[in-house]
Amino acid sequence: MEIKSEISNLASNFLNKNFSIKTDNIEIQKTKKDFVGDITIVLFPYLKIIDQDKSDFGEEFGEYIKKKSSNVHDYNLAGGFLNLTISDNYYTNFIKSIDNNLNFGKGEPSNETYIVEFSSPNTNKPLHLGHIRNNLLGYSISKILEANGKKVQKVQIINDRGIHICKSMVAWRQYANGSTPQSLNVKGDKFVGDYYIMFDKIQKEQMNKLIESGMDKNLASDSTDIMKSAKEELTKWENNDIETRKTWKMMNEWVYDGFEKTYSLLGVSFDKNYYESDTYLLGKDIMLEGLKNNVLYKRDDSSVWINLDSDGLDEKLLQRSDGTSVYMTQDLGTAVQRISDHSNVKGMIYTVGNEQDYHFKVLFKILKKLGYDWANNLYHLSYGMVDLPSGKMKSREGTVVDADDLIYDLIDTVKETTESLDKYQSSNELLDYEEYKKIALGALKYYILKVDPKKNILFNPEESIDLTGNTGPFIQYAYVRIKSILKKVNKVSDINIKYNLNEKEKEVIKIIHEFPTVIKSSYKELSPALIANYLYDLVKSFNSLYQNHNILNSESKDSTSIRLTISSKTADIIESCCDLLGIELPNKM
RNA sequence: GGUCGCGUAGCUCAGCUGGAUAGAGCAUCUGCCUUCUAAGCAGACGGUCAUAGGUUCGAAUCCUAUCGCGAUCACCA
Repeated sequence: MEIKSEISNLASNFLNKNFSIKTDNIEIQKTKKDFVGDITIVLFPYLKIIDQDKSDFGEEFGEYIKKKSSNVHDYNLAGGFLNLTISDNYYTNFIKSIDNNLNFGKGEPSNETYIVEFSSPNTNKPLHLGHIRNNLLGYSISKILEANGKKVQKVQIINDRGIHICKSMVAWRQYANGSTPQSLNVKGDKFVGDYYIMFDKIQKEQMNKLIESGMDKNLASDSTDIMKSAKEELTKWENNDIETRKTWKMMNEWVYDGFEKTYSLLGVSFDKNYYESDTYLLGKDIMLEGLKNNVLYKRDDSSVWINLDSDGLDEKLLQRSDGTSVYMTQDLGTAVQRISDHSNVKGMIYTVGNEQDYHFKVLFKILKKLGYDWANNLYHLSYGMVDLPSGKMKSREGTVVDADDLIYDLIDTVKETTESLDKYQSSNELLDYEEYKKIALGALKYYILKVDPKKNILFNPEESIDLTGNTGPFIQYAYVRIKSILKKVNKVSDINIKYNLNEKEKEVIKIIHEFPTVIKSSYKELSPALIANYLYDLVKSFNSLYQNHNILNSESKDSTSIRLTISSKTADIIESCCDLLGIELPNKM
C-alpha cells in the first residue's frame, strides 16, 4: 500500500480508538529537510482537543504507529510534530517494484475525451512570442491529460476571415506585381504579413494627407482610398465573389504553409483545424432556442441580449440590431459543433490569454443557462502576457518578437556557447544541427513552461535565455550523462533489499516516489509548471548523488546496483516529464 | 470609476488544501577537472513575503482596507 495512506489509516485508528477523535483529514506532510524523518504528522489539532501532556500523547502516538507498521522504522517528536522515519526497506522495495514499470505514475486509461484548443492565430501575420507561450501550454496540457489516461483532441480555430486579411489582399494586389512567396523565396506567413504592414503604412500616409486638407481624424481613417478598397474586398468576400475568394484562398494557403513550418519547428501539432470562415455563422439556431426558453431576450430595436446581473456579470449582446452576430454567438455555435464532432467529450479546454477572462466567464455561463450538461466541464486555461523589458510587445512599434527569428537566434547562441566550452575545445567531436536545435528548444520550452501560467513573463531578448542553472539544458545534460553511464554497464544485478541507503540515495528515491502525485496534480491544476519544477528538484538531487558518490565503482556490489537502478529510473522519469513538456532529449551534449 | 489577476532576495522564479529556522537559479565571492561529461558539485553573501489591520495554538498562504502594476468593461475581433 502507498505509505502515506497506510500511515493516515493508522493515525485515524489511533485517534479514534484511544481518544474517540473522528477525522478523515489527518495532516500528513513531508518532513522538512533539517529534521530527522521522512513523514510528519502535525499534532496541534489533536493536542487542543485532548488536553493531555503533549509529550505523552506524542510518544504514545509514535509508538503505536511504529508497532503497527513494518515500514515505519523510527519516530521522534519535535514540538507538536511527530516525525516518522520510513525504513530503507520500503524505499528499496519501491524502487525495485517500479524498475520495469513503464506506466509508473500514469493514470488509468479511460474513454473520456478532452478537446484542447490552442494557438488559434489570425492569418495576417506570423506567429510571435505570445503564440509560443500559448502553443507550448496547450500542447503540454494535452500531453498531461493523456498521461492521466484521457483521450485528447488538439484543435485550433483559425481566424481566416475579416477585415485584416482583406487589408493584406488589397496591398498585395496593388503593390506585389504578381510576386509570390515562392518567387521571392520568403516564408508564406511572413510574406502576407509584410503586405499587412504595407497596408498600414500606406493607410497612414493617405490618412495624413486627408487630415492636412482639414478632415476630421476619425472620418479620415475610414475615407482613404486603400481603406475603402479593403472594405469593398470584405463585402465582395461576404457576397462570395469568385475572384476575391480565389485570392483569399491563395493567400491563406501561403500563410498556412508558413504556420506549418513554425509548428513543426516548435514540435506541436493538431488533430483538427476549425476555420472561422466555416463557423462564423454558427450559433444562430442556439440563439433562437435561447429566445424560446427565455434565457435570452430581444430589445425593441431587435438586438438580442442576455442578462447576467444575478451572476455578478453584465448584460451581454449576442446579436446586433441589424441581425448580424458577434464573436460570442460564434463561440457558442463552435462549442456545440465541437461536442457533436467528437464522441465521449468530457470537457473542453481553451488556451487563451488572460485578456479574455471575462469573455470566457460569460461564454461558459451562457452555455450553462442554455442547459448543456457538458458546460460544467469547460476550462479557460488563462495565461499571462509575455512582456519585454521595454514594456509590451506592440506590432506598431516593431517590438514584436517573431517566433521563428527567436528560435533560430537561440539555436545560434547554443551553438556558440557549446563550442566555447572547454570540453569541446579539447574534443574534435562537434554536435550536429539537430542536437543544437533540441537544446535550444529545450531551453526555450523549459523557460516558458516553468512559470505559473497565470503570471506574466518578463522576457529579455538581449540576455535571452540562460543555459546554466535552472534551465532546460541542465535537465538535458543530466539525462545525457545518465544515459552515458548506463551504456557502460550491461544490466543491473538484483538489488539487495536489506541495503542501507545513504541520505542522497534516499532523497532521490523519495522524489521519484512522488511522481504519481505530481502527474495527478498537474492535471487537476492544468499546470505544466508543476512538472517543470518537480523535474528540477529531481535532477538537482540526482546530480548531488552523482557527484558525491561514485556510481560505477562504489564500495560494494549492492551500492553499485542500487545506484544504477536509481539512475535508470531517474532517466525514465526525466523522459516522461520532458515528454509532457514537449522537450526533446539529445543523444549527446 | 466597476470587475478580475498579480506584488516573495539586486534580477528571474518556487513555496501543495494555513504548520517547524522562507527555497532555487542568475549576479557577487570561496573551494573542486590525472576519479563514470565542470552546461556540473560543495559553500558564503543576500528577505519587515507591498503596507496596515483581522481570523487562531500557528499566516507568504484565509478575510478586510490601502498602495503599486497589468488586464478588461464597444451593436470590435
